[in-house]
Amino acid sequence: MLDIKLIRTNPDFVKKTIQKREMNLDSVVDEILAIDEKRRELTGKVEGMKAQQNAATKKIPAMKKAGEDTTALMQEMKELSQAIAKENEELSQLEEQQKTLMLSLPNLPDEDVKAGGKEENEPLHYFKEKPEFSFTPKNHVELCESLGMIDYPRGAKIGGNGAWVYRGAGARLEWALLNFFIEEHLNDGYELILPPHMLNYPCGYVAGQFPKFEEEVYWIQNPTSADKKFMLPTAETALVNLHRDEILSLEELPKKYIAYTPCYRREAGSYRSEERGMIRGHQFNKVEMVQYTTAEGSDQAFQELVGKAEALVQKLGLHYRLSKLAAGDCSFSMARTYDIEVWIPSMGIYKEVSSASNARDYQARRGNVKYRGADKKLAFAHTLNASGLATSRVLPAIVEQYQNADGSVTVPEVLRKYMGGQEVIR
RNA sequence: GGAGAAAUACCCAAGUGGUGAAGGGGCUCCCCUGCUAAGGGAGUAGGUCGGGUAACCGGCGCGAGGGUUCAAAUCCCUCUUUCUCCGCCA
Repeated sequence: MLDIKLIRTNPDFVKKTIQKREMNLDSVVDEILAIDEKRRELTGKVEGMKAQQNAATKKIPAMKKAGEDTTALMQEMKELSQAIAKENEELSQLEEQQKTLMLSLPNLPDEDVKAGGKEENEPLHYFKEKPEFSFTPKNHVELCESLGMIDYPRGAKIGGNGAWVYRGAGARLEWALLNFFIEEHLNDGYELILPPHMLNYPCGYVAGQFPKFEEEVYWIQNPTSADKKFMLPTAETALVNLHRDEILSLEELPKKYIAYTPCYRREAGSYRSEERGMIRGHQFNKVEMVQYTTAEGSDQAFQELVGKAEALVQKLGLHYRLSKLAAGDCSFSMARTYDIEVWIPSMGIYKEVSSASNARDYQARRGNVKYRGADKKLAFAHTLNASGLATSRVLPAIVEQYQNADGSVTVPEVLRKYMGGQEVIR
């Protein structure tokens, strides 16, 4: 959610900044301003009537005590009460309209974030070189099947399209990755959170996924109950709601959390044939990092998160690139996003394994997360998140980049201690 | 799943329709005393929205949302959460 005061005082800035996302929401901004003006005018009117009502409410008992007749005043107040109810209805309609429109505005990209879509994404640097093979390399689907690491047919049988089964060395490698990530984060002083996977509606609302992307998550509802939950599409959704409606003290910031959860996504209509295997599925494992910071602290926190995600890929020895996303490719709630994209040899492209973003106060406004600053004034916290990491693309990258001529796969050294010392999967 | 109870401030807690939501603890400040203490006094309902350059004025606020009423913490309805008992259960 954006600050209505910013929209009021500088609507052109808001319009122009949103245009960097290749969206034109000028008419929405104008509509918000028009409604806001009407809303404020009506608010003044209604509050004046209520003040009058409150005065009479104090007067009536005093009059009764003095034995005076209150019939006329009560009649007058009845009419006032009805008038208030009428105006109030219009007022709440205006408020509702304004809120809906406000929610449809995405976060404002930072000043240094380039305008435009995906094609304007800018690689900042690369780590290592593309691996060269003296033999014809296999793709990760072939390798995972021949090494008994992933069972695709049985995954589809029991879980449907977009599901797979990790088994044997594949399951161990997956688990080793998650353990490696968690241990690295714990060493950096992050607190491990294991959140519920089924969340209530406000979580999606605060994270910025709802109302716009309600179709992209899985909803859970029992036939006998009105209670409705959704499966979290990322642990970020849980973590940025942890402190919803709270006032944090300055001393406890920054708060640094990690969470391991599977991520459940419908990914409706976005399936492409080249994305078979584990590149895009309905469920994948991820360790997520989230920080709550002060307004002044969020840039530094962002650098820290990017650095931490990069360090993981580096320790795994994978060739990757770091890209700064253009405004149009940043998610709805985010002011800036850097992606770590790992090289998948068989696809000949880089695939995202981590997305590090700074939401600034956009999510905190939605979730009402504040802190008391050094000046004793309340301010909205900043929230940041970064994957650290999503395994579903790391594992294919490892399998492909570490494959040997005989069809075996070397286990990256940092993972061996989580796999009973195993060096090669064959 | 069934039955019952509860939700008021940082904490405990009173308040069953009427003018400023008691009281205590804690915290902040002051006085007295004079040193691990004790006593006295004052302050302490957060926050948000609207108006105003500001001091300030006003609206909302007793878990959330509706309703009844001139007037709701208080009465009614729905929901959420917590607790107790019963049932089921990895």
